[in-house]
Amino acid sequence: MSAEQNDPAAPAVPSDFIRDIVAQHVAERRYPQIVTRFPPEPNGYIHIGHAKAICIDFGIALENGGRCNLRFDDTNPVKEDVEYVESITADLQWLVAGWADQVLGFKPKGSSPVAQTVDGRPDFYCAPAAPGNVEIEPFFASDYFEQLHDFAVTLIKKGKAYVCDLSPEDTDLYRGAPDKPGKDSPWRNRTVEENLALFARMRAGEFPNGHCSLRARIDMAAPNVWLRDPLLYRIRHIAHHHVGARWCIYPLYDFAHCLSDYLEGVTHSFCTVEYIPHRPLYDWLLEQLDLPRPLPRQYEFSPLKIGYIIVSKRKLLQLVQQKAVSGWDDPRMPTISGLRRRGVPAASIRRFVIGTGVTRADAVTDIAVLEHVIREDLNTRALRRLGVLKPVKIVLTNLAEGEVIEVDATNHPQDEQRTTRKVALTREVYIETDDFSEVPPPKYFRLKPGGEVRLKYACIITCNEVVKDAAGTVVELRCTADLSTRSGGPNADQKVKGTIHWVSATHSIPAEVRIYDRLFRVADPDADGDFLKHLNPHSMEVVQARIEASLASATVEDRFQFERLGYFSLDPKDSAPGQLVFNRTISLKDNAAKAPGKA
RNA sequence: UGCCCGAUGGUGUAAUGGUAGCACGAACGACUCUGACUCGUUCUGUCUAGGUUCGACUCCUAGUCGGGCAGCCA
Repeated sequence: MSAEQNDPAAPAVPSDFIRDIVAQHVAERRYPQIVTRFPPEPNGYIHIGHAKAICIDFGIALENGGRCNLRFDDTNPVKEDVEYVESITADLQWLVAGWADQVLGFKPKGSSPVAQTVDGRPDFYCAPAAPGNVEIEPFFASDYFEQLHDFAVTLIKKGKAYVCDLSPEDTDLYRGAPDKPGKDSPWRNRTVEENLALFARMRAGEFPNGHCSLRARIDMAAPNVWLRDPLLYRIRHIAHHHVGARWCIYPLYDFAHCLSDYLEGVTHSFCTVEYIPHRPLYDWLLEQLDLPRPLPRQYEFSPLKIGYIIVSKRKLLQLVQQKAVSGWDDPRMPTISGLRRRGVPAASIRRFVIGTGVTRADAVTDIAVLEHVIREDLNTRALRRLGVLKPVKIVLTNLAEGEVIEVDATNHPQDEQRTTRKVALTREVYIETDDFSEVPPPKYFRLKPGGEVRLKYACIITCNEVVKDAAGTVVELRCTADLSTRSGGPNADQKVKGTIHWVSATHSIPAEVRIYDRLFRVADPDADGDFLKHLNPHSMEVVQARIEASLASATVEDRFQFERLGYFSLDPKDSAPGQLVFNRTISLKDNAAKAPGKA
């Protein structure tokens, strides 16, 4: 439906087992509207793994005329920070822009769930912002703390929750093991009145951290350990980044998540397979509370795993803290902000993620698939330009000093209009060091002593002389240019084996170019539990390049292909007018890389 | 070892009781003023054993292998 209209690069609406379930719910009109949510914890930056969840959460909302709330799952103030809520919000908006922004749910700034009556029963609901609302913000689980607290009190009154004085260590002991049943807490049978009083004192701050907790009263012998009287609230004397110092008890994930979903009217709560054991608890909590609206349900899919890439916020944080990278947005990072800074289009990320499908099976996607969609997108969009990364000088001996020959260069080979720009050919030009070989291997198509090659868009040149320094390094090649072979000239069709890129020495500009390679040397850096030792020491190479003068006016939004090299864009942080810094988003595919001619 | 989830080419995914398909990848070839793009050809698969059925990737049973779960993290 509307997905394709807004995003020409988007594939057909995908089909998978989750969408089949939703389609059935729609067919039987189980819910008035399909509502999903994307629930990051603001304790790190979102990465390509989150992009999968985003494509599912937003995609399904979009395909069904629903809504997807951005909700921060901020129930643990010790790990969370506003820096992360801001970066996550910005990265998410960038990722869905032009695709699903119309279903992205925000709420009026400062709002919290309001009381309502449904079928004569009391209820609370946190509504999304209306189109007219100017001051809006994402949803926050922390805005539900009051209602969550009341739900906990209800549970206590029903005898479904109790205050437990076991220490954290003893709680562990009493829980038993997966193959051994747990033991009832000695505090499990306190009276409702006692529990109510104790819980009130917890809230009032009468107890230190860890002194006691609120627990669900389920079954300490359950085979599923998450049903062995899981903790609902813990004491944390610490201020919260979003709601301040109002609370010293904070709900845990299992308690907060299902109820937050309910308060927002979420119908389908998608998460990764690691939460499968939590689902009975998700359902149990919801079912204890006599909630009048249809209950949300949790559905699980397997997380995105990609070869050579690590997606674990904890480990990415380690890379940042150890300065293995320059920050969360280092272009080598698999974070959304890193990919963005590297020049990867949001549509490529979405296309990649959607292409990997949705199943519950453990799977590792080949990084070549990601690289393929990036190249595919960039190939259609990127303007062609000439740039030389590792220059070696050529003197065209038959051209006069100061002579400038303007040649036409096409901006895009597949472009219908065939627009062109002027590029200056002068006596001195630079070519890529790799494009000359003094002792060429077989099937080497490029320049060699006595050989000829075409300077793209210009003419064929012949190498007459190789000038070296004392160390034997080639410092200059002296060549002659056959101007009759100029594009458009009488011998323009003359065939040569190779065509190479080049820039004028006098009519080009300098630029720093950062060439990236994979961050890790091995496909599964975490296999032996020590991912840091597999860092690729050559994941970034910085070169001083010469690029054609027209690039002086490049903007951060522009995408370029430096011909024969790859796709490049300006570094949004470090580039400045007159001090250009380009990132190589990705190289061109190199089918000859394994041939003898290339190394 | 208790509970749960899963298994289709090298990789990811489709086929929902009726021709195992698509994409990536790889190989070869065509084209080429990008060794890119594009195009063509080729390559490799239903974990195992039983059962149900006219017919099984699909349903059943058992096994094998892989993954998840025992934070006052999410």
